[in-house]
Amino acid sequence: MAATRYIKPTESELEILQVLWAKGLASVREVHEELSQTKDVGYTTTLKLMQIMNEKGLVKRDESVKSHIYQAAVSREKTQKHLLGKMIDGLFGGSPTQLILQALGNHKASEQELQEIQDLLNNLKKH
Amino acid sequence: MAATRYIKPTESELEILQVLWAKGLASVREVHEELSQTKDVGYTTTLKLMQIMNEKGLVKRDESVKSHIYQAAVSREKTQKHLLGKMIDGLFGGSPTQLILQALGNHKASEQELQEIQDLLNNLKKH
DNA sequence: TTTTGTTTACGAAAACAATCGTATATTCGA
DNA sequence: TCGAATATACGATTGTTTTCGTAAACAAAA
Repeated sequence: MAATRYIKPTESELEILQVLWAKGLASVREVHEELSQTKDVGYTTTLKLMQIMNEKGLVKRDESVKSHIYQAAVSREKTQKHLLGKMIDGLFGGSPTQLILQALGNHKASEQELQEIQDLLNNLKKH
Repeated sequence: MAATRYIKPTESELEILQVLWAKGLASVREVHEELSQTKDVGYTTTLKLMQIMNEKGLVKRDESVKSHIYQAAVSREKTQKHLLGKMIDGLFGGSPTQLILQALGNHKASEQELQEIQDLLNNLKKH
């Protein structure tokens, strides 16, 4: 049984996944409303994209109701992991540390966030 | 005076930039040799790509010598910063911490690397 | 039931990315 | 000098992503 191979979402597909990850379930209309906030794009464009994503297996939909209800079929975590790995290899010479240093250096983090990172760090150091 | 707007390198262009960042100066031939290690692609493809990158301003070249010598015209750091920011916004809900936790969690880091991260963390905490 | 609005399906154009073939120029030995 | 090897330029093809127009199906209101 072949493991369903990873499908890399395109940039537009990622935007749609974002919305679905946040909402859980959503119609094309809802997703489109959300995207319209930040992007100027037609309704049928969003629809078509979501149909394609359905074919690719990036989303699932419930067709039993009129006005199909969509949800993400790939998890946020898996997707993050894949794309992060790709970026580490492609842009940070394979060194996650470089990426972390860059991310830490360029963005302000709150006390609490720093603590979270510290906790994880302590945990890793125990070995 | 308009700030020269950021141009996002495509995936293939990024591969070429990687080589140029590592080598500093290089001819098409040299870049192509390097790419051939991991990728099956024709010489003229690499050439064409580098010509396009020159037009876009991603690389510069010295045409005074035959066998033009190229170098990156965008810095590794700036590029990392841009693409990292894009990924944080697009995939980690705007939270660099989430990205860091994910990166730390998924990849093994050496003692020394952990220490580097710790150092930076200490530094940030001082404020 | 007709009209009006909303939905899905679908084809095709437009935009972008990647690839390569071929022509032409240049360099360097034989 | 001539030919082989190597360079650049450039058009054209191919593939992928994004976009949208239009038609058909459906639902709800008039």
